[in-house]
Amino acid sequence: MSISHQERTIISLIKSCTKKSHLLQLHSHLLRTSNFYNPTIFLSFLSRFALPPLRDLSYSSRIFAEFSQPNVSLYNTMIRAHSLNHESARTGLLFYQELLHLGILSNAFTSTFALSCCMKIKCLLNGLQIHSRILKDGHLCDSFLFTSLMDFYSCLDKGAEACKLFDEMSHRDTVAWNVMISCYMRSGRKRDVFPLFDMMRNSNGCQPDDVTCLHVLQVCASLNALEFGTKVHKYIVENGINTGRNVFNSLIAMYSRCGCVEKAYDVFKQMDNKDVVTWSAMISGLASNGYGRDAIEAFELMLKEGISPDDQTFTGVLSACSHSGLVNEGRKFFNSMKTNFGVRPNIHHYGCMVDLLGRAGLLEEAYDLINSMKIQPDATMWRTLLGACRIHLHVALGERVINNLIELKAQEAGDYVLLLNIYSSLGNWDKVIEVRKLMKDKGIQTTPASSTIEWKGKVYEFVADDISHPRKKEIYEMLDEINQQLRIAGYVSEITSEFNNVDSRSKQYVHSYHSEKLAIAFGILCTPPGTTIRVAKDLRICVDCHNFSKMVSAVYDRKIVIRDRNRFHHFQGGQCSCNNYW
DNA sequence: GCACGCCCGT
Repeated sequence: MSISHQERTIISLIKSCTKKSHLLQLHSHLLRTSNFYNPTIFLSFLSRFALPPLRDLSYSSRIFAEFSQPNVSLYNTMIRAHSLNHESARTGLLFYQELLHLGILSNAFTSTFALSCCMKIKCLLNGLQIHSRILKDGHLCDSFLFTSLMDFYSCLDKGAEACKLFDEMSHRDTVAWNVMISCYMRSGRKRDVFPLFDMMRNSNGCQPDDVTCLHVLQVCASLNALEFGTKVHKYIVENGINTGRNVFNSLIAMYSRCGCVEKAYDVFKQMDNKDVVTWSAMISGLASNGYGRDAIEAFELMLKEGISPDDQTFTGVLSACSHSGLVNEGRKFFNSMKTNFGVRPNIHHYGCMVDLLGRAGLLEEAYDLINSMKIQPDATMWRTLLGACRIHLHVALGERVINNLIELKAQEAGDYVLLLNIYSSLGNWDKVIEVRKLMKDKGIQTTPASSTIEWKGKVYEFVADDISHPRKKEIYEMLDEINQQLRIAGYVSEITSEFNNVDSRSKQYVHSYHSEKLAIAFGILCTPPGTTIRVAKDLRICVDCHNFSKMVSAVYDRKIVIRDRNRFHHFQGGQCSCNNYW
């Protein structure tokens, strides 16, 4: 059905309105000239008001209710409008149910928007109903809807369902692969993402796009998979995946997270359209790799370029100060961020400050800062302070902090271990026994730490005392040999103050088989002298493994880079880049 | 050429 010239003129007028007031003026004009309730014009008007940038849900709901002959297009617009955020998604589903109730025929768009509502409010049941209706109406041939459905299942932790749909798909497009990848990431199957990327490249019909690369780079960063990340970088360059800045921003983050800040800087340097995200990524990268001064310099350069910092920029800047022990600078930035840049401190900013002050030994100041916050402190914040209590062996505050964690019902084994370590460092064995008994009584399990190492583009994961690896015999033999060599070189296992596995009867035994040692042994096994071994650990490295790594780097002539959480330890020739263990 | 869609950067 074609539309008249007059209708077209009015619609282009509606589209040209960039302000609500203009639209409202137009509204009264259209009412006066009896054009408003023309279905074509009404739809155009409603969608202008229901969707960003002028989105006004209550206003659009009101005029929608005034319209006497709602059709599927108008309902779609209303469902779509309400699917955009969590608060309104339930209302979106009400519109969907109303449409079904009125017997109006839905289309693929309707289901896509309704599914999007279900994802926002995590409602599996409604989604299942929509799925069966999609099948009944024969709408599953719509590829957008198909991938929405996959994403819906993935979002609701039904990864198996998403996989099933993917397997059934006759023509997988790029988005379907992307949804599958994000599904793996969500469900903790990060290591399976790499083969998926390779399969996608070898598939016919579609190739990885910018979104694929964003996903895969995120996985590389998280798994410390430099080799695969470099491969993705090559793919990006060779295939011209540079539609926006996003991919390059992610490359900066990936290289930084893999401990290659030089590579990150190479990418950064060659970008001629750096935005606030680019700068923030670079600043954070420099910060986490221990280049605090350079991070601050980058921040100042960014200001000179006329880019306004945002909250994430300050997270980077403050973490730079905390990683490099720049207490005064940190205080200065923290105090100026709101007044000079209009960025209100959030929980991450406070967290950086607590870390900064805590590491500097200003424990009371850190504690006061937490208590002065307008926002509720979370478990991470208390844990940061507890870590500082461990460094400075501050028993009294450590006990207070543990109580705060218990109040939050967030206490974990690691927290008690930190407290335990404070007591044992001070030789307070009665307290050590007491805490261990407490942990036993409460049934608190230590979560096994894991270390990952990449070899030939594949990521291997080890946990303490791991026996699951196919080459375990070789690895354990190598570890024994290393221990022997290190003993000859004068290494003594330090077991007095640090132990992560409190259930162990034999500390010495557990030390020998910490996950990072297994990963390093595997690395020595696989690589020739002169190469770099990169290990990522989810918990903090212990002082014994730190010494061990130092020695191995000298005796076996390897560079060893260990990332524990978000800090890097670079070992070379028997030295570590960080001056002390902490 | 009447609106509307899936995956997404620090």
